[in-house]
Amino acid sequence: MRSTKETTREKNPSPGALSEKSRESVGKLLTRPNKPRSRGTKNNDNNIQQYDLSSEVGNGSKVNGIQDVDSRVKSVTLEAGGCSTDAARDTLREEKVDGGTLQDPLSDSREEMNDSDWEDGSIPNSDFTGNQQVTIEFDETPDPVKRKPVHQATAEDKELAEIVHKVHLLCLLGRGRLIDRACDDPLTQAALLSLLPRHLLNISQMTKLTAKNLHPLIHWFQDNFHVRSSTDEKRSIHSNLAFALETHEGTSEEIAALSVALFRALGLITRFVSILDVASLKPDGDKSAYFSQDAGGFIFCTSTPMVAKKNEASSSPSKSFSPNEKDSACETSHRSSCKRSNAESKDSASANESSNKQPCPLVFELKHDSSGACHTQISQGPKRKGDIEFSLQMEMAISATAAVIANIADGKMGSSMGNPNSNLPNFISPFKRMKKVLSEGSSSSHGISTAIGSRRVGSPLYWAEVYCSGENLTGKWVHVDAVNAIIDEEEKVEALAAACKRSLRYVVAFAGNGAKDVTRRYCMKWYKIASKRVNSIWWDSVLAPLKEIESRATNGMFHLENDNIDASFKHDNPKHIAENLKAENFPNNATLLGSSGLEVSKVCGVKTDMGSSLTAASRSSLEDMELETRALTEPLPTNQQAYRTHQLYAIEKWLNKYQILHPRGPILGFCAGHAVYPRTCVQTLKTKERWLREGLQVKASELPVKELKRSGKLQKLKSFEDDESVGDNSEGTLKLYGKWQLEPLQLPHAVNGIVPKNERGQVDVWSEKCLPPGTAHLRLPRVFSVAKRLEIDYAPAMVGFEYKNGQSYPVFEGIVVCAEFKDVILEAYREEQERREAEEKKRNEMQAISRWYQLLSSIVTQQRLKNRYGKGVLSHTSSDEPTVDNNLSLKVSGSQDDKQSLEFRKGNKHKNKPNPPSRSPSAELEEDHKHLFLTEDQSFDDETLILTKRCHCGFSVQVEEL
DNA sequence: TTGAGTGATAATTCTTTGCGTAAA
DNA sequence: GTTTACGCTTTGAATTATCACTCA
Repeated sequence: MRSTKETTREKNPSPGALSEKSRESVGKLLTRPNKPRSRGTKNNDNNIQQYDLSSEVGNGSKVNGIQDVDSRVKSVTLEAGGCSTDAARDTLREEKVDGGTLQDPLSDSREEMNDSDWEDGSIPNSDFTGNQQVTIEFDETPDPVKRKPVHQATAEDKELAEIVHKVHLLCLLGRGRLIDRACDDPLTQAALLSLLPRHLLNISQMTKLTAKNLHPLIHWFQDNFHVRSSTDEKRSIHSNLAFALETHEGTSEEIAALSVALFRALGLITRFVSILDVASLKPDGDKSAYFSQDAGGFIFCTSTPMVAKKNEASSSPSKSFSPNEKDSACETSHRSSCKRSNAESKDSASANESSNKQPCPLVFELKHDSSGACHTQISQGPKRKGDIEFSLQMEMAISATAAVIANIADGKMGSSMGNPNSNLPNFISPFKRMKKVLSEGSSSSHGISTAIGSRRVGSPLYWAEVYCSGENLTGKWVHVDAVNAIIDEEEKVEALAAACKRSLRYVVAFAGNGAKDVTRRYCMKWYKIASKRVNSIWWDSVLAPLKEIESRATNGMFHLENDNIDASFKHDNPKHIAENLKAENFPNNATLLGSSGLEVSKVCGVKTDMGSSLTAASRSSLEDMELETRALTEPLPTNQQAYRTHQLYAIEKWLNKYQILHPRGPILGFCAGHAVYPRTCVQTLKTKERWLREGLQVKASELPVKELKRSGKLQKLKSFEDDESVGDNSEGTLKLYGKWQLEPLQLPHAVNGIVPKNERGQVDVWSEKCLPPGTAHLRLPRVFSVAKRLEIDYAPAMVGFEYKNGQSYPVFEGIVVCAEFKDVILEAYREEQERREAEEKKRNEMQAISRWYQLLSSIVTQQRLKNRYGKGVLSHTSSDEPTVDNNLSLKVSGSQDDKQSLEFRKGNKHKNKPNPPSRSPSAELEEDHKHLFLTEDQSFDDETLILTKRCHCGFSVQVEEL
């Protein structure tokens, strides 16, 4: 609480007022607003809050500490609410008297206390006693418009959000692939074909398919299949598709999938396309969309779904986790009312049924009655501002769309004659309908955009892409939204999604179990979504294998002539199955498609390979080119802010201080009077020193293109240095140069084995380019000692800086020497290293021997003690010892020094004689036994020069002969 | 409704060239 | 006595990014 002034004032000081706990609690309470960092705190709270801690409260500490705190919390709340101090005190008194009334607030407060982290607080006045009044005065006057407390996301929040985003993306990718695979189901395809009227089967015979040819098919499909909210039953995708096929109703996802299956059954090269409506990349990024109503404390009861429940309320792919989610506007409303009341939830079932036939909120006009039923549902229960607003807007939208329908019926909307759909008098795409509705009037348009948009429903989420070889010269992927009966209107998808407040961040096309990002095709304003997408390197790496599969699959999906059809394939093809199902003759000369391109290739074998791969490469690369072209020819944004981080364009206004336009042109256009330049004209400037690090130096004749004023701190430092030295204070500016003013770094050569050094006697090795010619950088520890020993000139290599204690210290790594000495030094270093290692090894061995000796000595001592003092015990336990007693073999090896030291410890002064057996374990076992090392029992190893002496008791000693 | 402008805050960038002490 | 390795102690100003809010 930076902008607040805390004062504590004594009031009625009486002994034994507040307990220690109370004091702490008040301190905590005072410090608590600091806990969540909030912006605009100064406007957040009331101007003056008084904490009146009455004697009753003080006495209350006898009950328990928590009650005290709770009471004070309540007191604060009351004060904040404008109640008088006395009133608050009265309330507190009542609470104290009536234990029952205290219970509820208590439990709430207690929960709150448990959930929050309390900080230790301190009360400035050390004489703080119970009957005191704590007054917090805020400097600022109360703001009539309260600023919302804003919690700025921390780095941790952002990281978490990114992880969630990525995981969600992967899940949705998986979901898309599942749906795509389900679309290849021969049985589903066959069933769809069996339903198709004969005249529509001709489409499969067209060699040059165009988007126009698809209209009758889409029309038939839309007439026969409707979107509805799914049941709560959780079934597999295949079962859901089968059910949708049977009932001719399904979720938008299922209907879109069926359309894809139908197209594939007809032999059309088709992809299943989905908007991956993932959780936001930024923390609370979806808040604006989901927390549209400022519900305050009722935020968890709001009818607007929250992020975590996102998939419940929208028809987004996120519902993929539970495919049976409901996705119509009415359903959403119903669901929201369900949240408010369980009873309502049961009642609304019927309303849900009635609203089941809502294909899309954009075609509400067709289902006016059911919408009304839905609205009735909404109107029930405790209404809040958002619900009422939604209801009103829905009503307006419905009435407006009904008017449009009436107009259509009356033939007033004859404009459809001029559009590509003119051959379909009854066909009006929902987008057009919406456009018409929007043009009807401000009220109705507002109703549509806000009511539907705020609920994020009606957005196109799934559609198909059909490859039309007759489009353009090279063929084209045509957008076909069978759910909303929209064909070849890819440029409108973004607007349609935006109208439903759904951002078009990822659009992915699935085919043959692969996937390809086709967002560029549908997104006209890339700059708006670029920052909302995950790191492109990660995304590309995820998609790379899928893209390859998809490419192979769609390239494999080509028309097969009759004579190519293998008999075995014929058995599997959906048409064949359809023949059985339909009992009608299917045109034999129609083209076919297998369950996937890959499978077709497999089945059809060699015949298809050559031609398809050629087509494939070109088709895939052509599409890549198309998407790339779109990326490079994005229209100029109309708002200035977009140019700050735009990948293609820039305006001078938004360049940072280290950037400049060079060359200044060409001017691509203007935005609010500012010239727009290509981003490629933006050059980064650096100081001479910085360029030096990259192995570049400024040309002799070049002047700085920009001069920046040095920062205050640096300037102060600089001026201090200048005063001490030369007194030249000309370095008040930072001189910046562009890349075009540079040339490769030319450092002085190493001459006569002397390394050219800087003024500090070292070489700054930012990179290999910074090394003076004729020198080499040896990044080895302690290599300088070698160079020093060999008396070779060298310079410490400074490779960077590290920060410690607020200061920067240079980091050195190895040395820089003349190249001709490199090998000599390395050789010497290697020898030095070997010597060092040998010493290390020797030291380790010595240590090991010493420890072994200590161990054996301790065992021997233990054994001797046992023999002497615990014979009874020994007789019982001696069987445990034989491995130690009889098999011990002390090997003495190593250098003479080692041996000497060992022997010294053993107390043996005779180097060439074996150890006296008195300390050996077996000797200790048999007190009277003396080891006898007979010559015939000795063995000598010529290689190791070790003589092994053995006693008949089993004891042996190895001795190195000198 | 959209976008420019502004203010507040968090995050990031930039700065830049030991010293004392203990162990070897 | 000399050399070498290691830890000290958590900078701070400037800039940029982001967000919320107001206003046109």
